Amino acid sequence: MERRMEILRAIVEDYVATNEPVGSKVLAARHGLSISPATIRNEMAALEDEGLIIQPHTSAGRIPTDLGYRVFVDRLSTVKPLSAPERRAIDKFLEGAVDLDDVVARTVRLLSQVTHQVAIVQYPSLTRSAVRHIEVLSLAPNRLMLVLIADTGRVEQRILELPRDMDESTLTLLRSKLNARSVGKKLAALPETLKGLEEEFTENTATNIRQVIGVILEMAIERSEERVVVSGTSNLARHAPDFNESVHPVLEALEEQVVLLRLLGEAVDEMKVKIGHEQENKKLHSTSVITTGYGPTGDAVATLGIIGPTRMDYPTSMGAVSAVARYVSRFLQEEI
Amino acid sequence: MERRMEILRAIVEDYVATNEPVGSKVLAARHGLSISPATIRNEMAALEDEGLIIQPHTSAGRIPTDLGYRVFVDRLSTVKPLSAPERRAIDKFLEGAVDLDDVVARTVRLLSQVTHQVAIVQYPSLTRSAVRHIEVLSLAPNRLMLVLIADTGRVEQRILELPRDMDESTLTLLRSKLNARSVGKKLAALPETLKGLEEEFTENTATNIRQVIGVILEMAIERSEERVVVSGTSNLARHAPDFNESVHPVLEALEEQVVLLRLLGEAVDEMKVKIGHEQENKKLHSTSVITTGYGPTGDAVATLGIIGPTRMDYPTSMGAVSAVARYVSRFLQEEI
DNA sequence: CTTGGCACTTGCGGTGCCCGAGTGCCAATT
DNA sequence: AATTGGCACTCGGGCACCGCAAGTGCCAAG
Repeated sequence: MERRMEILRAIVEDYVATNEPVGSKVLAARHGLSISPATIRNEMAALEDEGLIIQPHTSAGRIPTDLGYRVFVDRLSTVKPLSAPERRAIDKFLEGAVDLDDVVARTVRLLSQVTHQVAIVQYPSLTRSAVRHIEVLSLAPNRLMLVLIADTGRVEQRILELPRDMDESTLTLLRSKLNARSVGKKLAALPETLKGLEEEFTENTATNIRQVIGVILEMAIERSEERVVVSGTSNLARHAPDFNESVHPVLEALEEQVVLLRLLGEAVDEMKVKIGHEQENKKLHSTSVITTGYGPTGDAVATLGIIGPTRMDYPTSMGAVSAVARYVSRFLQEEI
Repeated sequence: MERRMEILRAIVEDYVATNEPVGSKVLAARHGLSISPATIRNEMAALEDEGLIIQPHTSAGRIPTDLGYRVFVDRLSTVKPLSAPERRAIDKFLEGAVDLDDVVARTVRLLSQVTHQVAIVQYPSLTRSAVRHIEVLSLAPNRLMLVLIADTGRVEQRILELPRDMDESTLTLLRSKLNARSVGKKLAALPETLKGLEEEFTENTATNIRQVIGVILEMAIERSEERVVVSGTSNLARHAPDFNESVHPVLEALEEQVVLLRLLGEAVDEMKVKIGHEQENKKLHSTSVITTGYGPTGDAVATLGIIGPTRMDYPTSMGAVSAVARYVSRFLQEEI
């Protein structure tokens, strides 16, 4: 049994490296298994019965199935740490980032370059952030600009028309009351936090205030999770032969925010790997996804990861994803 | 001569529609030219001498060269207006946009869907915008957040560490002085506008103020042009056979901000078309680019456009690009 | 100048063939 | 009982060949 798994590992590693179905002979030669091809053939037949490998056609070698990769990832491999120069490169790459947009943009680029795969990075979730400040600017007597700044560095702004004009003093009052109530509170709690605020104003202005509250809640809740950035799609083309048909469906899937968000899933700390058919989305059946959460505070407020062909170097890729997540988390903590 | 051009137009239109080299016979049949195949052959030979068409191989029909497309675009075609339902779709698509990010995101998506090509949209240039408001928030005694809001809707923010603590009253003063000086002024003029501002403060705070000014200028000038959004890359794969080799180099080029910015070029009002080898970038020699400026005020503050295979439907694509630019300009004017 | 006719070129799809890689099974060996 | 060498078998890929169809250029006649 032990030996059989050793053979599976050899098959996966060889196939990932060469992109050719691996036969019993090369397996015996290339890996230091002191065992004859015939024996390997027997074991391979068993592995095929277990559904871990298949032959694409009779006269070819074996390649791992999705299930084979699964076993490999779960039991046969260890996450490979990055090399020292790679780690230094990451540090340097993030170094000059000036704001959250910049951090996210650099991170996604970095991740795709390190892994040579398509990288996906989600902006820190708004609902998991807390309010750092709410600013209210008057553009015209009946036109306000609201700026919501979260402690994760995210900034959302919105313009709204007021039903009635608002004078400067009301504005000042509104601003201070808004901040007094909400700063430091979770955005998810804002509906609760701001409830009844309009009652602290005169009857006349209450409609205006309700309007303002409405827009703030919109900013905080409705659009909150939806920002995702992708980079390195050209890597898809480089691995093109790996995808059953063409890269088209994959590219298509990557353009839908909804798909991406589902792909990243809930932000959790530990690393997750989804292999081929384990994915719900049919367009992605020939791809694998590696994701992990990240966030400045230690617990995950967003997810990042990569997507590539199922035939990928899992140990290295997993190492890269986890390292980048760690670095960007630390960077967010220190800088933004 | 007139007739020869008519034949070129027929070749382009036919080839764009069918993606097959077009021969003299189908040309005589499909288009209402009351002229025999033999005559057409003579004219085609002439067109080939002029470098407007070529035969991929001896026993095949002719296809247009880059130069052929050029002549077609410049002299033989008229921009095709969108259909009424398409126009309505555009309106609807932009309808619910809540802020500039949203407008840009919707626009790029829209453009790629309408044209079935890769769409590229540049954010309104900061240096061509004017200041709407500068906000200064205190996060800690020695930590400020600066928010710069432009009249084109763009919002940039930056956090900075101060060399010394800054008290609340200085902050208020700074805020009002900053806005008094700069609101309504062009961002490009900010270095001039803010010059000597620090002298209006006590010696002690002058270093702080200088720091703040420095960061504002950074926001306004240094990173100012660089935001570009791309959508619809999956359309590349759909047209894959059109690209000489693979889509890889094109995808690669589309990932470099610098390349994209050069592609879009200076924001100018009229529409520009670059065909195949007219492009400097070698990776894009099998593509054509259609761009035009847009902006809320009537004159262009940014550029948008599409990129696709040289074998594209120029009249329709040009119509779509120009229409979308018009619509988004109007939308920006009204809403943001 | 236009047109029909005709000989010529050439890529493409289909066919048949061989070769090599790899297998499964069996009998012999340890 | 597990391992191994041997052997017959399968099958896909590459290659050469062939005929076809499309399309051309040129020429001579209208």
